[in-house]
Amino acid sequence: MNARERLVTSAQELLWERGYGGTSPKAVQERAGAGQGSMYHHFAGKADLTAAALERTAAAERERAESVLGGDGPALERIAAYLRRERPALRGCPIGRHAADPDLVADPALRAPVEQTFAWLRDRLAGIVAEGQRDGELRADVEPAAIAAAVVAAVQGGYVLARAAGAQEAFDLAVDGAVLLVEGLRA
Amino acid sequence: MNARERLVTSAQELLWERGYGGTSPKAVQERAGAGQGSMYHHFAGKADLTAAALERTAAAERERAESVLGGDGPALERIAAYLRRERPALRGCPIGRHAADPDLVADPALRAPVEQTFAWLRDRLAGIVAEGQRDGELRADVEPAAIAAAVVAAVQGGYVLARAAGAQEAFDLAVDGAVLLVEGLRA
DNA sequence: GTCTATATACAGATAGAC
DNA sequence: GTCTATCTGTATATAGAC
Repeated sequence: MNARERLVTSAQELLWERGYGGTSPKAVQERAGAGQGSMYHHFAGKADLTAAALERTAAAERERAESVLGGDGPALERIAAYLRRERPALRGCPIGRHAADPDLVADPALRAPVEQTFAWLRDRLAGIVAEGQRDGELRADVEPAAIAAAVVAAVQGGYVLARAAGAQEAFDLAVDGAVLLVEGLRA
Repeated sequence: MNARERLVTSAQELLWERGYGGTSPKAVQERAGAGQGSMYHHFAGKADLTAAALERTAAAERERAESVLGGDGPALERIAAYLRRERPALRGCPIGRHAADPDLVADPALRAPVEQTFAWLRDRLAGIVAEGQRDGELRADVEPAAIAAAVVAAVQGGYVLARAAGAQEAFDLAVDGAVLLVEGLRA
């Protein structure tokens, strides 16, 4: 792997662990085994490198979600599978964690991958809910977009609860609750 | 208000806006109109001041939650009132936002107020669900602790979605979805 | 493409005068 | 209790040699 690739990969790891504000160019360089000059040759600066790393992480997350949402089973089963996907909650969400950083959120180029990931995910889930309604599997009197947002929020909030509690169990419990609630949508 | 109080208040504001890692002692001092010497006279350092500020914010948040949860109406109504309480979502949750900070979470004295706020909230909501089950208002076949965790998570995740989207509406939609889902618990 | 040297600013604190 | 001075380390670059 060349220096540029190693820099992006290292940035992805550090951004997940420490966030944007907590990740210094120097730390990225050290983990990548690249010098200052190398980094500033390949990227205009910290924000530019971060944008590249975030875009890659966002693409990977969409792919992981699609692998669980893309089946052809009943809607409820696919939504539950999304909720129950294994997640190391104490590490936080590699995308969602960045919503807390004011500098990242203030920079359109850095917020874009985060925004788009959730936009895609909410839309994807809303489509599955609507499908379940058309098939007569789910109650037709609820707004798919609202259910989708609540499901994604339950997962993101589960990360918050787990890190606050210092325990994976808090995440698992929130997901259990979300699954119970979503099952109440059965027609 | 004396210097000590002004320092705590300023720290509360900055911690909400910028988080722990993003808040410098100097910035707190400037907002408080206090000098370095004053701050280090009243507090051992940044972590100590932060602990005092977080405890005060946590107490205020519990009080705000209790004012909406403490009624004597039906369980569903109180839970919906908690979900629907007005929140400036783009500012983030003054307590929950700190779950994303690795340094804060790693320091037991700093994590404690965050952990305890959510522990209290989850317990309070679980009690309300259990009450609704005893009264025959809610389905008895769901675990109250799981429902409570999912409700709190929906709110915390709503903040994430709103900040990611740069729009309050994302929060409101997640809350709408959560209310719809919780209404499915009616016996 | 990568290296080393250099630069400005800020973080987070300590010391001692008043 | 508060002030000013001072200190060490880090963040985030730029400059120019190789």
